[in-house]
Amino acid sequence: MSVTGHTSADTPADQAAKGGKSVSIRDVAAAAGVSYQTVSRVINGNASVKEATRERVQEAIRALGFRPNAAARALANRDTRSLTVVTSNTTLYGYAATLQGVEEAARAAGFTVGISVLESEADEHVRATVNRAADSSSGLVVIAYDSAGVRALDCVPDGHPVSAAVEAPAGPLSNSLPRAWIDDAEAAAEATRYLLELGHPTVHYVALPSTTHASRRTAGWRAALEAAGAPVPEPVGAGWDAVAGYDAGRRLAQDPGVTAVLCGNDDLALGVLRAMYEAGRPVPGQVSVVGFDNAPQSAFYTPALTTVEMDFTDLGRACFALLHDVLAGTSTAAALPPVPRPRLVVRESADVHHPAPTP
Amino acid sequence: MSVTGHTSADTPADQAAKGGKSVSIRDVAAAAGVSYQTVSRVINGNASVKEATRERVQEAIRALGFRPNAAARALANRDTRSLTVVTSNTTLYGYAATLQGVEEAARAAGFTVGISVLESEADEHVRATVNRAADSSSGLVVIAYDSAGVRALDCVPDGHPVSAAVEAPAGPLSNSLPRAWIDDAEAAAEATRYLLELGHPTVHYVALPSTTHASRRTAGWRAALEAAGAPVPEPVGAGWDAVAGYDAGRRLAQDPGVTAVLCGNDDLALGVLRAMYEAGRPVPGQVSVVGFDNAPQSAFYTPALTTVEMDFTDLGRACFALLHDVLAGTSTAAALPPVPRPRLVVRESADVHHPAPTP
DNA sequence: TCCAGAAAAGTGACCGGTCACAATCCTGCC
DNA sequence: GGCAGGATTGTGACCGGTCACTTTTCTGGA
Repeated sequence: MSVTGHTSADTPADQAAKGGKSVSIRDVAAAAGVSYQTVSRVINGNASVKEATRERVQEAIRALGFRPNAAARALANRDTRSLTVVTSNTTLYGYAATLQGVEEAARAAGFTVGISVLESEADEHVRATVNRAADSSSGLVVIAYDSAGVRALDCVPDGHPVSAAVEAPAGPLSNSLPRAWIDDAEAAAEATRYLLELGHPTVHYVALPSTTHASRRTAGWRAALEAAGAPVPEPVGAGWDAVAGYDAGRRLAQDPGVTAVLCGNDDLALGVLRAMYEAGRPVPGQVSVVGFDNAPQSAFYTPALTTVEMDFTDLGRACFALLHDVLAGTSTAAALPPVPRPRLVVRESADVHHPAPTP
Repeated sequence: MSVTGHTSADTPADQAAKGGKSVSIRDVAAAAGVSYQTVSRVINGNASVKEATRERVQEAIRALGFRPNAAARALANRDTRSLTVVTSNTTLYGYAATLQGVEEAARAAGFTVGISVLESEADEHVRATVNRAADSSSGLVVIAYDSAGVRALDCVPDGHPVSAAVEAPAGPLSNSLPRAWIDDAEAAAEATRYLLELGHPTVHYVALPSTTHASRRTAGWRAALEAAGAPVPEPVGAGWDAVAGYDAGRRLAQDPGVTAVLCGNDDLALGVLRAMYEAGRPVPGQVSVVGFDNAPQSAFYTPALTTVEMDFTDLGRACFALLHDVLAGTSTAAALPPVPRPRLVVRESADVHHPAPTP
């Protein structure tokens, strides 16, 4: 890794640019021969200003390189038009996509977006992070797919504007903050039924660390199994990434009764795929695997992953809309945005059940 | 996707919390029976305040639930202690990891970090995005791996504090802004030599859309080939994701002379892997593939991907350090941070060359 | 030509902190 | 007891915008 910096020759210029007094509306006003209030009117484009005056002011603005000071504006307005997203690991697909959605919607609405990542779920750390985030923006969007996020939600100062992306509607949330989630129970059930219809006696589940003990996904899987009268195996607890999936997969691979596996996300599924491969249990020949999320890579795995498509980006947009409502004071439970249901996308990793060869 | 909001019963409380005047240091001062300046001293912990007084003030702060107003502070200080990261698609591993690094370092230094994503490289859009980012924070970190980013770098208002993560030191950057990059030329060369030593007559290259026409990666690959006296095939232009890799891979698969492929990143490599698989050209049996970046998933592909490990997080940290120096006015080219060189991690996707069976 | 009323432009105060400097309170020592 | 000098604390102005309200300038109709 390499680095270049300014040459020392640049420094004076920098100093000038930094230390040199920045131009304010008063400076512009003087240059244009009007009052500062008129300049304010021009840059906000709202009040009535004579065309000739407006042009004169705009000319001055251009000449002086004036840029309105956001802090001053925020102070006077008592509003920053900014939000910060509180999240853990943005390197995971679901998180990154949600963030992307929030950012997109926020930017469109003229909001500035900050990001604040939770590095652990240690109480003090979470509290400090949330407090700083709350102070530096007018609203919070918490991505609470994991327990660090849920804890963060609990730390939000009372009454502070916030919305959250959560795993499931019911949960350990002490308060009834506005929140959005993707109802994937039905999709999980659909995936499970799909596997069952392929002839598998039952479907094993590699679960994400749940924040709720009542994950919609898990519930859908269980319900489908029960409805079909199939045995309900204990879900295999795992983490978030391929490493965790691999570990779970190795355990599952040892049980010859395992022929179908539903995974909490695509990374987990990738790990399972690999573990099965190493254990000499071909997918989908001997074991079928279905993922969750439809990450961009999963169509290219070998076998291509059958998975459930989730629109995290849209979820992010919804979270912004929710926060925006709170900020505007128009927050109501009544206004439900469109509900894009997740759907199963069938590829190669799941196939009809082939009874294990009896040796 | 589902959404809940506040019940209407909550609304009054909200209004109160929002409309109700927020407590200022003057309020705290009155409650504690001291002057506002003393309160300021207490919350900044710097000046000399008698212990008894400090406690009285802190008690008042707690009682009133005082939280310092960031905007006011920024206005008075002429400094926000905030930066915003300008980047495109944060869903890609390299970008997300870099962002994570910047955020981590920034948070540690008490900086607030914003994010602003470039949705296209349309000039007007880029300019608007950069300007807004520049106005809302005291410094910019531009991730300029792609042309949208490079363009953004060119739009940064003159003299505005900025640092950048770039693809290569030399480039179309018109100005000499402080920037950091991972010197992967040697790593690319190492990977190429590795493939050559495996007996492959040459190594094909699936390139990232380069911002510079002089990507270090490409240069390293070419140099290694030339040094070995191997033919230098035309790099296959591609995009950033697995889809692009897949397209490139299909073209490559048709040429029986292709036995070794180096890819600009792991997603590209995944696409190539898949294309080769579909074309009936087993990897690594018939074709060897090496990726770049060592994304967390690549160890779990089948075959596990041999790739070059890049420490993007550290690069992000370096970018922050650079910006921090600029902000502090201590920016010099002299201060080079430690240089963690990328290294080749050998897994399964590359193997000794097996001459094509002569049919 | 004059005046009402709308349009345009200006004034003062304030948002919630910080700085520079002044004022007051101690303490030890002559 | 009085005083120098450091430790504490208070005062006024200001950062760069915005709001509410006042003043000045236009406009058209009587």
